[in-house]
Amino acid sequence: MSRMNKTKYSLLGLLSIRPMTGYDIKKYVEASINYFWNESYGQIYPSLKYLSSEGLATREIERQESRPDRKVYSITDRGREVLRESLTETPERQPPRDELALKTFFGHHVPPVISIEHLEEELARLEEVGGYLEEVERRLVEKLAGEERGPYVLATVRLGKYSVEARVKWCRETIEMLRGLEEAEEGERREP
Amino acid sequence: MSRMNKTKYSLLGLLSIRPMTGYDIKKYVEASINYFWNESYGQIYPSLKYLSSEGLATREIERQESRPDRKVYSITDRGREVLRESLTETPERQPPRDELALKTFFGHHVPPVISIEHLEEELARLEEVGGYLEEVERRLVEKLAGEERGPYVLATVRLGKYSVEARVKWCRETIEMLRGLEEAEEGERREP
DNA sequence: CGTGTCATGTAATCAGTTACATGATTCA
DNA sequence: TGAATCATGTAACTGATTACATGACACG
Repeated sequence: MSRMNKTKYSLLGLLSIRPMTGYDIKKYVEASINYFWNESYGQIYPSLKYLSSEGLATREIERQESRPDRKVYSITDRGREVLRESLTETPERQPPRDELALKTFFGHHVPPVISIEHLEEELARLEEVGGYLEEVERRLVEKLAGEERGPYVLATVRLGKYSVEARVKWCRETIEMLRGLEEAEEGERREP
Repeated sequence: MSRMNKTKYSLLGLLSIRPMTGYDIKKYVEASINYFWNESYGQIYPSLKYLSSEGLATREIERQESRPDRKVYSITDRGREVLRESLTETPERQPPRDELALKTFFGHHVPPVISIEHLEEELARLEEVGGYLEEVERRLVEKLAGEERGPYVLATVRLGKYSVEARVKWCRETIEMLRGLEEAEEGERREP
């Protein structure tokens, strides 16, 4: 297993918060950083195995009856070192692939109402993300008061908020614009 | 070749603008929609072959001396139909993987200056994108006046602008914040 | 004389998701 | 009784990038 680019570092980061099992990690990601990061089990479990084989994490097995043993991974000093190194390297951009934008770009091939529907679905999704962000923030402000990771974590929450705001603004505005087009088209149909 | 999900539809969309070769498509993407979409040759050429084999595009070969023949693809009526169908389907989100956000999130493991550097590089990149967006807009406003695709294309440009603005704001603000942390740390070192 | 543009394509590799396999326990 | 939670993991697949192969011509 020599693959694994970003996952490796993200897992080291997550284990730097506290020792976790693969299952814990997945939950943590979903509860806290899902608005800018994601990991799947198919990625997590092999990567954890790799980390412990390389001495970047240790594994402790907690016996359990009637359910699989918990395999708790902890970051090692060497792991922390590798994490710091990786944090120093310039982050790479993932190549953009925004399907909503693409479908909007080619929206003139279908009636405006189609694009409006996509935008309204996006708006609903963004509201959810907004709520999730609020919750994350509330939970973390208390928890991180005084901790040195506090400002960093709250910064990313702000990034989430700004991104959501920008997109919400765009969706609203574009829906407006498309409604205008729709009316114009109807007008043409009535009196051509 | 049965793979190809989004690429297929994006190519149909691009061919709906005008007949193009694989090379043209790549250039077009880079010049016009690169801020929200990308395609690589390794994806384009096999996909074009697939589209013509399925009757969604036709291919005409333009003989050329001293360089490979141009293979110009045009969308067919069936292709337009498939495109319209695909535009009707709800767009999917690509799972988020924002490395800059991740490195900011774990930034407390390294001196603030490291995160500041990442943010400043991002700021430089965003400025470039901003300039590119301006240029795209200027070029398109003239070209699309009166065309029905005009409003749709300009809408996506606006999305680009808003996204860039939001991120710029965040970068600036976060750099500020980190400079504050830096000073505080220096202060502690002087008088502990 | 070297870099960029035009122009095609394939093979190797990779990062990552999804589906599958297993199974007890708790809660509505 | 059926869904959700806890808990591990692998195999198959897929979407996509990158490197490689080829080569003439124009421009500075």
